[in-house]
Amino acid sequence: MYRSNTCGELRATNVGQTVTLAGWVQKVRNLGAMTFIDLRDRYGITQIVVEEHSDEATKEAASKLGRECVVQVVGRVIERESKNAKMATGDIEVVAEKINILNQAVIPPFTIEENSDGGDDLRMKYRYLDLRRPPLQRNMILRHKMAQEIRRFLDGEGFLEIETPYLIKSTPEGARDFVVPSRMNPNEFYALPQSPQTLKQLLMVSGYDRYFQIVRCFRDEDLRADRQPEFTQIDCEMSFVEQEDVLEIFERWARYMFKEVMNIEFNEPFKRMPWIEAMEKYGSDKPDVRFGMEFSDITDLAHGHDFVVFDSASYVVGFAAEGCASYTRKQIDELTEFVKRPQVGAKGLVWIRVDEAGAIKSSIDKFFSADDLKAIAERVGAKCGDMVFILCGDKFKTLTQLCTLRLEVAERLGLRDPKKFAPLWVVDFPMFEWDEETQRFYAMHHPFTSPKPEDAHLFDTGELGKMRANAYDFVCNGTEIGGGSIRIHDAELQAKVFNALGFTPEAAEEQFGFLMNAFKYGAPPHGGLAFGFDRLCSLFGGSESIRDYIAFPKNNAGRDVMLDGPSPVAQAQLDELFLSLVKPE
RNA sequence: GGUGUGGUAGUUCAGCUGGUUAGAAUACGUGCCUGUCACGCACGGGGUCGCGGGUUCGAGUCCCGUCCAUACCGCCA
Repeated sequence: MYRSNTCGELRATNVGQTVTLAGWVQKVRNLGAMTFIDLRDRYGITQIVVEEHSDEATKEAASKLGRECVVQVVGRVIERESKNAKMATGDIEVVAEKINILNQAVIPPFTIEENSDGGDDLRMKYRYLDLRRPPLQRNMILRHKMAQEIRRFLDGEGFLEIETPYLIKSTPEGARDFVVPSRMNPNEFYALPQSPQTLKQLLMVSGYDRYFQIVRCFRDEDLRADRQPEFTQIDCEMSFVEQEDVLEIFERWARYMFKEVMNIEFNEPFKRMPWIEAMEKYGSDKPDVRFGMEFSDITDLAHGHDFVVFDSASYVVGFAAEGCASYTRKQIDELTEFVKRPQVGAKGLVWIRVDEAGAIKSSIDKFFSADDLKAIAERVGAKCGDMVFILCGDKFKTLTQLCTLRLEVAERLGLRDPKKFAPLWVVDFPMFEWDEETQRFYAMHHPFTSPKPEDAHLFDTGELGKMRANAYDFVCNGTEIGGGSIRIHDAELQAKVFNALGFTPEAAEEQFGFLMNAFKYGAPPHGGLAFGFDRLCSLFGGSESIRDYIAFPKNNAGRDVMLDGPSPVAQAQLDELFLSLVKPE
């Protein structure tokens, strides 16, 4: 038996017991005649004490201990002379009677403590050491608990967890696929799934009317703090449902998760917001509604004042930054520079200050009378003490730019509180999105998404840009956590969508024939959604980066710096796969 | 593919307008210390200043290139 107890569980009630502990040496404090050892495992830290009258073998062993060596300690639990209220085990310590060094350790490259002194790169390279640290362990535990609760809830609702394959077929729509060469089928490739979308729809055809899977998905695109090339989805699909059924059950699920994991309850139903409203009020399809500062269209008030910047813009929009009237010239200049950065792309920033007394001052005083400015301030809902910020230009570009500014202002005002949660359903997404570069429509969600029946006539008029879909996103605190749609189960409608997307019937058959064919054998009406599990973890855990919730994540360049992958393979492996390499440019 | 930021001791960082032998903290090593828990005290070892080139009497510092990391834009049906 290596241990009788963990390093986190001994309390005053255990005083007098002889115990065996095993763990890693976090720190040794040698005071001369006596030595204190902090022994750590994933349950906590227990202080071991070696006293002057301890036997020589024990003292000898204690003198050899370095950080992170693995030891087993036999000893008696005693009450501490000086207690440590900061430690869970701070009332007791273990007087060592025997110290057995199970494994020595070289000096770690960074300290394995609550707050490490190591940088990101180094901690990634030694991820197995970083994972010893309590913050990472808490994250892994949170992820585990969430996975258990997801299964508990969905199981309770009659969902079946069914695994789908990882080696599937590549489809060019959407994100880039990771491809895997097939040895037994020379010159052919599997693709790793970007999501099990088509497979779960086939399961609906098979009659498994409530399916879910906590499943790894793969996309060969550039990374971000909240994007990894492999990531985990909570993938769900249901048959004989309408949008309302899906939203109802998964709103209940979300409430369950918030309650069980975070002990947070929401009294009101989650807000529902049509996509166009989200865009016009917040400039984003994933608005952060923890705070207000909603946008107002002031195009009509802005035009006709000989201010050429406004007059030449098709859209003028602003919002009232709460309590920002006291902003100095310097602060305004900073925000102006902020929106002018290439990542944001605005040409400039117009402001109207409404001071505490209600007096108005603006960067466009030359062109607008006090009454004109007051009308704008009123339109955007500015109160005394607020600052109105205005951008103009192409409608959706400008809204997106103003969204970035709104979030920046909120950040500065401390309104993006990670302890506060504002869940939201964004509904009525557009069906299609026009792409200037390729001069064609793309499916905003995916090509199996059904249009709203009342918009279906737009296929005939050709106004595809106006068509809305039975698609919905679950958004919380400005992050898209999940999304889904009611799918098409009718071959004729599906053909219309493929046609709208520029697929010839032959191309549609080639890529999605297996699905279309299956649908001929009795496809039930169905729909579903998928949540980003990593993002949900980081939302609950209060971190910006999903990497903190993935045991072995990839770095910014998609590399595993711990394993040093990807890497070249042996010529023999290439030969077996009938592959030859060309030098990259 | 693009923009910003960063790269100096094992680690986290400082190093000004270019100017002696490149510093601090921490970690590490040795010694002392009976109540520490960020233990303390003393001493010590530790550097290809990412890499390559240039300007200069002289470069950690300025310039060019490059590599790496990171945040974002493009991209992510």
